[in-house]
Amino acid sequence: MDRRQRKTKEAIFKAFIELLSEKNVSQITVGEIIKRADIGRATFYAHFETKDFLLKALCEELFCHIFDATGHVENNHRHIFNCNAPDSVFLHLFQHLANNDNQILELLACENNDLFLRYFKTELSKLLEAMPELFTHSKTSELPHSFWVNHLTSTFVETVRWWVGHKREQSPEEITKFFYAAIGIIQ
Amino acid sequence: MDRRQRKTKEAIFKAFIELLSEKNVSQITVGEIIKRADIGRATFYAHFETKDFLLKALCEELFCHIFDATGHVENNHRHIFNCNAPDSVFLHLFQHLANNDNQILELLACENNDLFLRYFKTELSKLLEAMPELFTHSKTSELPHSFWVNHLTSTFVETVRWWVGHKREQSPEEITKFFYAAIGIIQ
DNA sequence: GATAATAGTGAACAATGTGTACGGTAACGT
DNA sequence: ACGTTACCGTACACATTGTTCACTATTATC
Repeated sequence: MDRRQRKTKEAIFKAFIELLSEKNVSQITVGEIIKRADIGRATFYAHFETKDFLLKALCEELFCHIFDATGHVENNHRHIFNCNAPDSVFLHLFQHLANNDNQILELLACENNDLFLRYFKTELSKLLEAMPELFTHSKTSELPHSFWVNHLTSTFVETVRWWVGHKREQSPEEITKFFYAAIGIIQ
Repeated sequence: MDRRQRKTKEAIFKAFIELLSEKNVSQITVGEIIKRADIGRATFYAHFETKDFLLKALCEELFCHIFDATGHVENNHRHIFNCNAPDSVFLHLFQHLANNDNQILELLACENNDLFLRYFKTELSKLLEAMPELFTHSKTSELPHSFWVNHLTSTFVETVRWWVGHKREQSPEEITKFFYAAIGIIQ
């Protein structure tokens, strides 16, 4: 990809992330984004059809690489699926978040976190669906499969929300224990 | 209140609710609302400062009366706090929802349900905080109070989301059991 | 039923934001 | 050095917002 394209794309994302931590999505205008990114109006629209598409692209940028199932290693970072200990996916996720790749913590703590947490939940659901060891618990037989998946994912995402909302005072290990306690599985 | 005011307010709410079940909030314009409500532009702004204030008013209309703690009876409907069996608040809430007061089910099932479920969660939190019997479980001692409250409320709200997302095939009694199973309390 | 207060009408408006078009300029990969 | 590609900036048509105002209709109250 052309270096210029990369640069402007990064500038747009950077400006957008900054604005997202300052105000609500609906209050952010394209004019503000291009001013802060210091690019021309036409350039913005050459990259993103609308503001909504930019938001979608940002979400994909943030989550899809975290949950990328291809399994290849980049930047010394193993993808979730490639971890040696599949049982501690949740711990890995918390550690991953604590590293604050892609300034994701800022976004998860900001006013618009709903948006990102929803995206998070969707991606996480796909991941959990493929983990049979999560469905051996006694509860599982009493409850519909999709209910249990939804409960697991939303409990995890809500744990993340609580964690970042409380300044992440717990270590990834501690918060993982909280999560397991909440869903009633003793790790 | 003047009959005219009541009528236009109802017309605005009705039009807004209709539009909400058709498209996203951000895609709804004031022009559409007044066209469907068949009122003048100035009239709309005489009632609501902006579209966001209308949304807020709608949420309050929907939830505050459900969670109203004043305890008085209106329209043959007992408020949550006034129920004889405080242990089954959750069952009462599901029954309340199933009755579809204020067309709330349509809104909880629509594209914008995030919005209403968040509001729901906020109000429910306040209610649960005041119910000491929910904090006697063994889990509670292991976990921070606010974590447990957040877990309870979000599990309930997510159960509602799952329920309405699956066409409410379960009776209020059944779905209440699911909820208790999820949080690990045997009722 | 007459009256004053209140609410709604509809059109017009400035202000702001959106998305597109275009000729000119600068940076890119090869 | 070359053709290609991306960016610039200005301008534009268009939609939406929120306000104003003179006028009309409805209301509660006497």
